[in-house]
Parts: sequence; structure tokens; C-alpha cells
Amino acid sequence: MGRPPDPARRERTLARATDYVLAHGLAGLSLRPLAAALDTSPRMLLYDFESKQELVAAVLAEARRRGATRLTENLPPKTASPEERLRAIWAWMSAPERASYVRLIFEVHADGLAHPENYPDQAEAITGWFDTLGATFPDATTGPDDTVTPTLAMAVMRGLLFDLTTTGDRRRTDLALDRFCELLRP
Amino acid sequence: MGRPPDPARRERTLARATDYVLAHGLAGLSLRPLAAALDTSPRMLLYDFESKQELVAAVLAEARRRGATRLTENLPPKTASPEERLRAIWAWMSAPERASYVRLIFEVHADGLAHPENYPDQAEAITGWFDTLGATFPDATTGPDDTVTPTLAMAVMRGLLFDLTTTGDRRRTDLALDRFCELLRP
DNA sequence: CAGTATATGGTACGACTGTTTCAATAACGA
DNA sequence: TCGTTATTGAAACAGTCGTACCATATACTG
Repeated sequence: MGRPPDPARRERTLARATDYVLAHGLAGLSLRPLAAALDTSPRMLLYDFESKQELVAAVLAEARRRGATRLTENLPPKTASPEERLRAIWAWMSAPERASYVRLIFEVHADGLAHPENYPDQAEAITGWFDTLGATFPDATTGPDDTVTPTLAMAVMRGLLFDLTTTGDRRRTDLALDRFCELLRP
Repeated sequence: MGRPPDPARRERTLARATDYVLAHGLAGLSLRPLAAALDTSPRMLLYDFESKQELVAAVLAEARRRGATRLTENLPPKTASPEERLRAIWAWMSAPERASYVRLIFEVHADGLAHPENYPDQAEAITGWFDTLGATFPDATTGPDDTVTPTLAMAVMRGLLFDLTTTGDRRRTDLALDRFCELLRP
């Protein structure tokens, strides 16, 4: 009885909305232009997502999901040395195809700092990409509970990404990672 | 003849507006609340700054100016070793009093990535704080034109600041800097 | 066909935005 | 006091925002 629901529609919209946010950023996001770009209406966006806040939350979750799966697919094998894995992760994160994701991470991080109330746990969720990465090389440590070396390695990655995204100087940032790998060798 | 201009007013407003932006962030900034907090009116803000864009530009320039002078004041002596200066800069940048500045830097960086058109040169100007820091230890290099080690050191700083501002884990980030200093020793 | 639940379009509301317009006030020199 | 210039308030303008309301269309069951 009654017209059957179409749950696929929400998913389709979510996917395209995520593309849109990755392309245009979160900052000036508003329903009407978004809906226009997605061949739908603000009415339907709220019908599927209840409110803009929940839509954004869903988009961030989706972006995070994508990043996670994309990463595990292109992960270097467990057998590789820590240095090889470090280089692989840098290559993966700094690739131009990842620029949108990186941009979104920085945006959520910055907005979360100024307005933590908007990110009950999503800020951590997005920023958690980095943690996910950190977990991929639990070695390269000096001992069993050495959380310091992974922290440092992730900081190098984040910092170089910051540099690369602002200056675009790939050669210099690549060389800086090389230098870090050198330092890391015993 | 005629009433004399009062250029001090603009400066006073700029100073207080900068405080406000440092406290509340750039994201949701709008003239009416800002004016209310500054005991003035949106009318006067535009009278002094022509437009919101130029006001924001002026605020960013002022913030940068403050950061630069604050830094040179607390700079470690030239005679100190690179490691000592590195530690001093980290202590300075990661101090709680600098949290607002750091937050603003990340915010401008993120917004500049998504909307470069809004930052003809100001993005560089703000982000340039880091470059200023980098210039303070031109040694710790392996040679005369080694730009790589400063790049790496700045990346460590940026990355650890990112970590510290999100997780608040000062102990772990401090230890990570210690570890980096160890690695840096020959 | 009627009944029913889902999916839409259209529209309007109230609140906000940056900015402008018009008028009034304030401080000076002559 | 008058002219002149700087300063300020109040209000309005044109636009956008998220969202709610109401009607209609669509797709199914019986």
C-alpha cells in the first residue's frame, strides 16, 4: 500500500553532494546552489537530510568513508619497510587527485578550532584520516609503546601537506620527506 | 577650515576588530555583531574601511604585524644553537597565548585553498608567519643552499601545531619535538 | 476504480547579509 | 555666526540564507 520508498535517491544525492563539497569547499555552501548543481531542489535536500547540518555531517562521513577505502586499496604491503610505507603514504596523500580531500581536511580542522560546537565528533572523524594513516605504520618506533615516532611522522606529513598546498613546490617538499627518511635511518 | 580628521579612530577600531577576529574567527564574521562588540556601527566600519573585504584585509595585516613583532621580541639569541632556537620557536608558537593566532593562520590557509581569489597576496602574508620563522634558523643545514632542512623543520612545527590544536595532547607533541631534535643531532 | 503512502514543486516567511541613501550633528577657521 | 569638512545615526535596499507550509504528482495495493 502506498508508493514504495526510494532509499537509493538519498545515496545518489549524497554521493553527488560529496563531490560538490570536495570541489567547492564547505565554507560558502548553501542549499540552493548545491541543489541546482545536483539537478534537485532544496526541498528534496531537506526531505532526505532533515537539515543542512545533518546533510553536512552526512557529506563529511561519506568523504571520510571514501578516503579510508581509497587508502586501504593503495596501501603498501605489510612486508615493506617503514620507510617504504612512509614514502608510499606521502605519495598517496600528496597526489593531485587527493588535493580536494586534503583541502577539506584542513577546512574542517580550521572551522572546528573556531567553532567546536558544530562538530560533536565529526571534526575528529575527518581529522582522523591522519590517525588512520598513523596506524598503518605502528613500527618505526623505538619500543612497544612508542607513540612519539608515529606522531612525529604524521606531523611531518601534515606539515609538508600544508606547505605543498600553499606553495605548490613539490620538489622542495618531496626533498624534505627524503631528508626525514634519511634522519629516520639508524 | 572644517572639522579636523581623526585618523586615530580607524587605528583604534582596527586594533579592537583584530582582537575580535582573533577571538571569534573569520568564518562567520559579519559587520553588525562586530560593530556591536566594538561599540560602533556598521556605518562607521564602512566609513573607515570602505568595504568588508578591505576591513578583513586590514585585520589580517594587523594580525600579521602583531605576530611578527611579538616573535622578534622573544627570539632566542643568534648565538644559540639551531636546536635551542628550534625549541624556543616551538615553545613560543605552541604557547596557549598564541592559540588564537595559530587558529587564524589555519583558517586563512584553509579558506585560501578553497577560495584563492579572495586572497590576492594576504594568504601568503598570513601563512608567511611560518616563513618568517623559517628564516630565523638558516643554519642546521647541510650546505649553503640547503632549503630542505628548514622546510622539514617548519613542517614538523606546522604538523605538531595541527596535532596539538586538535588533540590538545601537549605531552605527546612536546615529546615528538624532542624526538625530532634527537634525529637532527649528527 | 478508490485508497494510501512517498515524492515533488512552488512559494513565502523571517532573519540575516553588505551596502547605500539621507539627514543630522560636531568641530573647526574666519 | 557662518561656511566647511568630518563624523555619525537611522533606515532602507536588494539580496541570500535555512526552512516550513500547502498543494500536487507519482506509484503502488486492494
